[in-house]
Amino acid sequence: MSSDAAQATPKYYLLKTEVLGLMAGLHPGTLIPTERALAEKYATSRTTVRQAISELVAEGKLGRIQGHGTFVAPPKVTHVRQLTSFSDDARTQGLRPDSTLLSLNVMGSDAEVSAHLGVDYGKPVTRLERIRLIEGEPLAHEIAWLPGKLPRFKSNLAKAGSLYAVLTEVYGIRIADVEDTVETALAGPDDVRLLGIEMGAPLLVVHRLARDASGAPVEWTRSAFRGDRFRFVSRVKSGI
Amino acid sequence: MSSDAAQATPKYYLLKTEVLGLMAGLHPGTLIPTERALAEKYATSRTTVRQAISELVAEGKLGRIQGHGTFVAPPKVTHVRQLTSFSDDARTQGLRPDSTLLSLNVMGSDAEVSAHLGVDYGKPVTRLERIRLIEGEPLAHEIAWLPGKLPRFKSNLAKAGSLYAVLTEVYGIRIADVEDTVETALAGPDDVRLLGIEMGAPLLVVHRLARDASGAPVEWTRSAFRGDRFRFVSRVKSGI
DNA sequence: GGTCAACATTGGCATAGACCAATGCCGTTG
DNA sequence: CAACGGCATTGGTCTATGCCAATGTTGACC
Repeated sequence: MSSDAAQATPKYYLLKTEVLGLMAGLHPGTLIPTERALAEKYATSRTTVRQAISELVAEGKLGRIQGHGTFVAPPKVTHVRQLTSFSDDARTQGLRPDSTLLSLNVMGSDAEVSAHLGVDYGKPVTRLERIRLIEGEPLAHEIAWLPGKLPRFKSNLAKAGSLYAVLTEVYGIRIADVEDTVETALAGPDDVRLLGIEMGAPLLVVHRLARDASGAPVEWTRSAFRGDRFRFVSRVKSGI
Repeated sequence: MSSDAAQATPKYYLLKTEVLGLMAGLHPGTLIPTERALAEKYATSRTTVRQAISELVAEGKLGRIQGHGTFVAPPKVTHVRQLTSFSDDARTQGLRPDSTLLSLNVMGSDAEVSAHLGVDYGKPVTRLERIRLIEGEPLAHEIAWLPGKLPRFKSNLAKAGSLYAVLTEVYGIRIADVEDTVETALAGPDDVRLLGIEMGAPLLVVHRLARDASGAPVEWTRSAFRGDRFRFVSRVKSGI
């Protein structure tokens, strides 16, 4: 109420957060309050409530049935599939890829990063945040976490450009195993700011965990690609 | 209750089609009429116009700038990437995959299919339309086109289950090269009906072109996966 | 006991209008 | 001429409200 920044975020987005709070701990299938009830509770209109709920439905967090109600959605199914790299092969199409460094620092790992990198909670990890561009247009927001601290990482990265090139050539870290997760999400305020898209735009969110030959995690990355401008094309030679 | 299907399509969806018509032939960047103008022209409210336009924006067909206007968006960028198969590896996770046959017939190829399969326009192609399910839940709508006509295809497919298994084991067609395109889209009436999702829900749309060792197209497929329930996970062992 | 019609409830669609925020134009002003 | 300030235009958010469509329950009726 007091902060002016609150005015920056639309009401329906704040309401989204409120509803997410309501959902915490509820089992899938549990009905949440009706749209009319939420409108009254949060002193807003049903239209605004519907805008908030619609996005949560689009994200797969809620479901709704006309005449019945709105309920907590079951968790996503996971589909396994083989694929390989993610590096800058835009060049093979004659496109000009680039990246902007937003931040690069060493920090204490949070719970999520710890879990993925197999690092103790609070121990140092390197955090690399970049914007990926193609033909000068921002197409993806990427945050990579690496275990520990790499000496002279910033200058080495600036020289080589490619993260994988630096890891291999300078630090002798070879990636032997990669696991990608691809799913859709909707753009929030950060994505809007960094990618120049609009609230609620669909995103392709890719989480990548890379390991070395010993199976030790080397990198964990979260990439958000603009769904409206992006298209993956992949080729492979082999059976089935 | 046979068919009053007339007013089944909502007004904002019809308006979407209208606006798409307006856009035809316009260069990227060209401004379309303002929301207020469209509301008047089509005798509707600005709210309805905004719902239609918002979906077109989410699909990447339009862009808009506050204080300036709404314009035709530039075409999507394409990113090349390597990956492999798409077949039923859900089992590796202990999930139960299944598919429902919606239709299977031989028809004259349309322009789009001709282009991809390298078949003359109007020549016979086999069209296979299925719903993919995991754990009994519909997750994807898939239409596959194969060049020509395959004898006893229906019964062979029923026996084997897997399309690739039939092609290989019965017809001796081996797939040597595959090209996938992944992008986001929003659910339209067909997707809503077949997948039980709601209008405007985000989808992962995959187009696949498979070739044999000689480079001849063997299969062209369009798959629409529910973005709210689906997640790809891929593993691979190898460099970068 | 089973059937069916009526009704209340809930989400789905649409209207009309208000005010805010960003943009761009234009005229005034220094 | 350049810089600034107003102002109209356009999209962004929100309100208040109405009716439709699907669902589920209740209760009369056979």
